[in-house]
Amino acid sequence: MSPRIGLDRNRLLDVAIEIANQDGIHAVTMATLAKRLNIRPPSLYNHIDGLPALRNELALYGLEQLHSVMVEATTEKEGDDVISAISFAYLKFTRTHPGLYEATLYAPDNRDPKVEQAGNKIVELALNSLNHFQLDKDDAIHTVRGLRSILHGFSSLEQSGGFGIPINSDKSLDFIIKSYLKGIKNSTD
Amino acid sequence: MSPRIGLDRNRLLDVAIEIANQDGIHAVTMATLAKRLNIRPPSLYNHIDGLPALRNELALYGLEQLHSVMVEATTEKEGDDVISAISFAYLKFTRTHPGLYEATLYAPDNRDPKVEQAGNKIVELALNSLNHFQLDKDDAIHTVRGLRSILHGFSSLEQSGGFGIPINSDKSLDFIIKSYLKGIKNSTD
DNA sequence: TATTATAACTAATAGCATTAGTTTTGCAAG
DNA sequence: CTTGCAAAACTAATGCTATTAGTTATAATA
Repeated sequence: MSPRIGLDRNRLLDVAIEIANQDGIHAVTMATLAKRLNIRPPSLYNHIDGLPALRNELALYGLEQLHSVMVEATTEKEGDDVISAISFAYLKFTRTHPGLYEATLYAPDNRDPKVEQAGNKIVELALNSLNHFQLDKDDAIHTVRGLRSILHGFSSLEQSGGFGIPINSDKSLDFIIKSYLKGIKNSTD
Repeated sequence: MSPRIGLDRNRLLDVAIEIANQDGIHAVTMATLAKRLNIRPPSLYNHIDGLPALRNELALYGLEQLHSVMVEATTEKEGDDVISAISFAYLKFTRTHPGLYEATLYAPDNRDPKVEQAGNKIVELALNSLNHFQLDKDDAIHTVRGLRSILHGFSSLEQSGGFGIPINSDKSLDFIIKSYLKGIKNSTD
């Protein structure tokens, strides 16, 4: 085992993430990556099994990072605050790592078990954040689908410039989450 | 003026839409389009100004179609029913025209005035559907951002298979929209 | 110091979008 | 009916992409 492998592979991923965050996931190609690393494109195949595999790695890494920041955000929070906290952690992640977030969306193979599991962990975290609502199973599924829709939809729209008007985005998300949670409480008693 | 131009251009777009809906927007290439039309790729340039222009046309057409079905859905509806109606029209559109919907998302140039205007018409329709809530200006913006997030997020997640479990999607969207609207009413009185 | 695994390289293939330049075709006017 | 012209097809060529095969350099280890 050579210690060079891991180091170079990490560096490769780091640079790929850098490109993604700067210029978008579509700018991550074997050509641009090789150029930034000052090597020839074929040399990349010593470290990664082609472009789809690279994009899969980015998706996986992105999902793990996203989960991580969401978990961190929940510390010392309770009740609805947990939900607000993970929501803003999610939004912050998509803002500070736009390319990595993009990578999680256009995952080349959704049926990759690792990617699927990483996604499931995020869904479970969201589900757990709803515990204090004491929802029955179906309502919990509906509710978490809504929460996921809001977070993903809001982030995507913001990132693609869909919210043209310069009205504070954070206030919007806060308003939306709080309204949604009020409605859930109201719907289910 | 030869009548051939318009006909062929429409056919070209129809076939491109067909490919998009069958195999995804990424499968729409000059090569695959030419093959389906039984012509050589360069011949396409007599009708369309390259692949980015083609994708732009698809985005524009998709947004117009989406707006159209949303408007149709509002007839003979009032109050919250208008919002439910446009929501389900939106969802239905993304299900029956998945590739065209994809095209509206990955629009190559968001700053194209036509695409921007088509998008704005949809936002305005959504805004109008919220009239009976009598929201002040900022709350209306927040609310419509939430509605858009829900619709886009929900559709995207459903389309990418994000809702793994076989629990009725329509019920989920109904639950989410109704809860959200209840919360809005509750938030703003 | 010699071996060997590792990771770089060059060369080549195939597919893509696109441009330039040429030929075909079909409608419309004489 | 034919002739001319515009439209739309074509071939050929360019340069980009990912990828594979085969070769050389290198650096850690034995």
